[in-house]
Order: sequence, then structure tokens, then C-alpha cells
Amino acid sequence: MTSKKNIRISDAVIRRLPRYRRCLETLMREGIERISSGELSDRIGYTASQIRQDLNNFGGFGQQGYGYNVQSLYDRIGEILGLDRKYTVIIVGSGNLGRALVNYAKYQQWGFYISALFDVKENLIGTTIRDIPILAYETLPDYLAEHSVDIGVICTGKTSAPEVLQKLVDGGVKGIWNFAAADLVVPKGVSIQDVHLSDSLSCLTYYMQHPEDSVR
Amino acid sequence: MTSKKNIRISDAVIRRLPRYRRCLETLMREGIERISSGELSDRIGYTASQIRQDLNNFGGFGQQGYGYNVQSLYDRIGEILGLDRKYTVIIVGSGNLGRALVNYAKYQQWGFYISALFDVKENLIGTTIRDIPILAYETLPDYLAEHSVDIGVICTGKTSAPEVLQKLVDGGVKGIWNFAAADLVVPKGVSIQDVHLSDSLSCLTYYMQHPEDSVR
DNA sequence: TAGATTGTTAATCGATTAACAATC
DNA sequence: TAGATTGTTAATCGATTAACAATC
Repeated sequence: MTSKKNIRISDAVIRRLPRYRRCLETLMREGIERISSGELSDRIGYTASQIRQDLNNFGGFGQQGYGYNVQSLYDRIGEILGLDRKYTVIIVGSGNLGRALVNYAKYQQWGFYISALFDVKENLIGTTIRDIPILAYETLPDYLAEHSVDIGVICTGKTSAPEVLQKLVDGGVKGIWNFAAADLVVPKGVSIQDVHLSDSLSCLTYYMQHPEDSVR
Repeated sequence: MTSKKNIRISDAVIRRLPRYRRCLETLMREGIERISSGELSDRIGYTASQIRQDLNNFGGFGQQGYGYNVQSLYDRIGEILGLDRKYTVIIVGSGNLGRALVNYAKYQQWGFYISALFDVKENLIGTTIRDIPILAYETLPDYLAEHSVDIGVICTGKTSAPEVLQKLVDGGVKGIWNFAAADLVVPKGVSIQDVHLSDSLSCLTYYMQHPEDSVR
């Protein structure tokens, strides 16, 4: 699924796609087969106009006079997001967060296969979590040379994050999911998404002091 | 710290504040005492103009011909974000994610005190993690009646999330940090920040398919 | 003082919303 | 066909960038 014209899709649009998909999933579970941009707007809070604009970035998924077919739109958005394929994932850093991600079994169902964790802690190396081995961090380059890895998850502290990133990129990993509170720069062709938990918490405390600034 | 005029600060500005703060922290560690918007721009990637605009939403923190004092700007941003006070936190759901948050000891240093976890699983109730008790979920309303809690963290599945939210709100909790993949609606006066991990991962896979759409 | 750099206004750019013709 | 609703163009709104006078 490529964009209609060769126009860059803005990040704002992309961030709304998972939300649409989630809403469509709910509709499917409710047994609703079709939906208009207006009804979707009532459920999701974006204007009908915005919904149509967003979707039309990727093609005409609707039908005049009818609306959108829920199942089909759900599938198309999944394709656009790249969720119609499988991904091999490794996690660097087997602290609590890394473990939480491994244990969150849903990722497996969604097509994300965690093949290994990496850590420097001697006592962890050689053990497994949910049958996934914890390997020595120093063997990461070798591992990447031998295995094709799509996504590398950085669950280390921020100090080691840049070095970990470098090793992942050198090893040909094209997607980085970063949980370290570091501002990493990736080369062209490599994508990164940051999950800065502390930033999110700071925004929460901001809005707690200034509830009048909340959008709604 | 309130905004200069009675103008609503946009969410985009607020989301940049933690980033500024992080950069200033680095500068402090490097022993740098003052910085101009131009130098900050080089480090952080936002334009100097944007940096000045952002900061001026909250007051004139700089000095013409000099720039900004690093320590003082760091402190002011901390105040704006509400990080100059303490928060009592409870976590609902003691699964892996809940545990990861408890174990992430830094939060304690930053002034977030986790006073209890809540869960429905009989075998967990009565145990502790890092001396923090896991209490029965059914006792949550009573707990909230007896203790003042600032922030409630939702680490349950998405099905129970709305009910948990309701209990927290009824109990007077004013800040919600939501990790459930649910689109929750909070009443006026209550703030919420969502950490939709799967949305973030979906955006990553999107950009992996469409690297040309990446900003940079 | 002269130079530097802010604070702030004005210009531009991009994203959202409105409107409506196309069409199922 | 008539009614509904999309796809798309045009208008509006807001956020970012540029410019520069104020001032340390």
C-alpha cells in the first residue's frame, strides 16, 4: 500500500491510524459491517472531514452513499501500517522493562517474534525468559551477522543507548524501538520510535497543574 | 509558574518541554552555564526561533546579549512541568508492566511515590514488590477514601480500563497514566496521558515500510 | 559603547475544517 | 431515481519560521 500521489504523509496522520484501527476492531466485535465518516467521528472524536482526508491520503476506501466497509477498512489500515507481515525482534537490556515486553505475549500474536534478549549481566546470560534466550551483549554483532533482525528494542539506560543503537544499525536492523531517555539520531533508511515514559509522565504533571490547557 | 497571558499553551509546546529539560540536564553535567537559543538549536534540532517562542510562552527566561542560564532554565522548566513537588501514585494491575514501573526506582528519586498496587489475583494480594503492598482491587474505593492519591496508573487490560478509570476518578484521583490500549474519556479537572505501546510499534512498522515519510 | 542575543511582531507554511460536486 | 455519503477543492485556523527592534 503506497500513498496515492507522491506526497509525504504527515506524522499527525500516521499517529491517528492505529486509533482508527482500534475503533474499527471494536466495531467488528460489535458486528457492525459498515460505517460513515460521520458515525466514526461520533465515536472517535475527530471530525468527519478529517477522517475522510486522512483516509484519502492512501486511496479511496469508501463508497459514496454507503460509507466504509468496516472489515475492509480495518484490513487496509493494517496493511498501511505494515501489520500484515511478520517481524523478528530482539531486545537489548533484560531489565524489568525488557522482561515486561517479552512477557506481553500479545506481541507474538500480532506477528512480532522476539528471538533473543541481550544483556551484560553475567548471571543472566544463558538463562531464558519464556524460552527466549538471554545472550551476552558482546555477541550482539555476531548474532546480527547470522540472523536477520527487523526490529531492535533498546531497553538499556540512556548512557549505553547510543552505543547499542550503533551496533544495531551496523548489524542491519532497520527499525528501532527506543525506551531509553536518550535523543538518538538514526541514519537514513533506519526508522526509530521513542517511548519516553518520563516525558509522558512530565506532560501528565504539567496538565495536572494546568488543567485549563487540556484539549477536549 | 503560570502562562504569561491567558493564552492556552498548545500540546506541541508542552511535549517539547521535557526534551528541553533533558538537553539542559546534559549541559549541566558538561559544566556549561549559559546557552543561547542558537546553540540549543544545534543540539536539539528545533529552530532557535521556535525555542524562543516556546520559552516565551511562560515568561522571559533569557537575557539579551547573554542567552539563557542553564541551571535556572532547567529549574524553571521543572517548575512549569510540575516536577518541583511530590506525587503519590498507585498502580492498578500488577502484571509485568506494573511491576516494571515499580522496579524502575528512578521514579522515587523524581518525587513519585508509589504507595500501593492493586490486583484481582488472589495469590498476589498480600504480597509486596519492593516493600510496596499489592492490595485487593475491590478495596480500591476504600483505599482512595482514606489516602490522598495524586496519580493512578492503569496497567490492566483494555476491557477493565474504563471501570478502573471510573473508580479512580470517583476516588478523587486527578491524574491518570494509562497503559491500557483503550481510548478513555476523563471528566473536566482530571488529566490523562496515554502510553499506547502498540500504537508506537505500529508507527514504527509504518515508517519501516515508508522511510521516505520520516521527518528528518 | 559595540556586539550579541533575546522577546515579539509579522510572514509563511502546513494542518484542519468547511463546502460541494461526483457518484454510488 | 432520490438520498446519502464520499472524494476533493477551497477556506480557515494554528503553528512554525523569519525578521528586527529592544536591551543586556
